[in-house]
Amino acid sequence: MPRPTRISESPPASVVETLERLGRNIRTARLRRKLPQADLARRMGVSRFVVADVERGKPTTGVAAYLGALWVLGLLGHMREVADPDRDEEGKTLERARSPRTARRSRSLSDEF
Amino acid sequence: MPRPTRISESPPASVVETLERLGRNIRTARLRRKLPQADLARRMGVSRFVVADVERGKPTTGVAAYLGALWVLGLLGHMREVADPDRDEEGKTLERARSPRTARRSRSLSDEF
DNA sequence: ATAATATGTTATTTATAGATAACATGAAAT
DNA sequence: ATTTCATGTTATCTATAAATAACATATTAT
Repeated sequence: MPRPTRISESPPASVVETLERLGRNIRTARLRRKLPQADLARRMGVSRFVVADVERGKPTTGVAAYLGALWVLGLLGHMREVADPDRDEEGKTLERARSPRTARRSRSLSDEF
Repeated sequence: MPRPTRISESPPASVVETLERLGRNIRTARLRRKLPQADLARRMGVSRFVVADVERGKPTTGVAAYLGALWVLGLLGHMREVADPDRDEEGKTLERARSPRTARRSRSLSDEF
C-alpha cells in the first residue's frame, strides 16, 4: 500500500482487535485441519508469507487473502451475514423513518393508469 | 499488490461473489445513513477512491479498508463471528477425533505433585 | 539423538495500491 | 434552467505488498 493511509498505519483499536481475532481464528481452523501454512498458501495461490500475515491480522494485506483462506478452510459462508441489510437495524430504522410504511408506494405506479 | 498473485488476479468464484455482496451491503448501509463516499472515506482516513473500491468488492484492496468502513457504519461487530472456533463444526469434529474427551488431560499437570 | 517438517526472520526485487488532481456525468434541490 | 453535490473516470507518482531466496529456530516424528 503506497502513500501511507491513516487506516493502515494505525487503524482504530477495534479494527485491530477484530483483525487479530480473525487471524487467530483462521490459524485455529488451519491447525485443527493439520494443514501447514505452506499447503494452505499453495491452495490459495499465494506464498506462505501471506498466510502468516493473515494469521497475524496484518491490516494492509489484501482482503482476497483473508477470504481465500476462509474459502480453503470451508468457512467462507460466515461472511455472507456481514453487513447484511436485514441485520442492519440502525439502517432499517433510518430507512423506515424516511419512507413511512403508511405512505403511498411510489405515485408513478398507482397513477400510471 | 505487487507480483500478481493468483488469488488477486482471479480469485475463486465464491470469493468474488462474497466480496461483491459485501461491497453492495456496505454501500447499502452507507446510503441508508445518507453518508457520501467522501465523508465515509474521511472518517476512515482514506481517499474516496478506496471507498469506491470497497463497494465494488475489489479483491486487492487492503482488509483494513473493508473493516474500517464497517467500523464507521457501526457494523464491525458482525465480523466477530467469522471463523469463530465455536462455529467451526468440521474443525471441532477433527479435534474431538484427535483427542477424545475420555482421555486424561495432560499428564504433566496431574502428575506434577 | 536425529531426521524431517513447520514456522519465523531477513534481505532483495518488482508490480501495483492508493494518493493527488482535473474533468465528466448524474442526481437533487432551488 | 441552473446550481450544488455525488460519483465515475483518467492519468501520474511513489511507497510498499508480496514474491523469491537463504538461514534460523521451533516442533514433531522415528
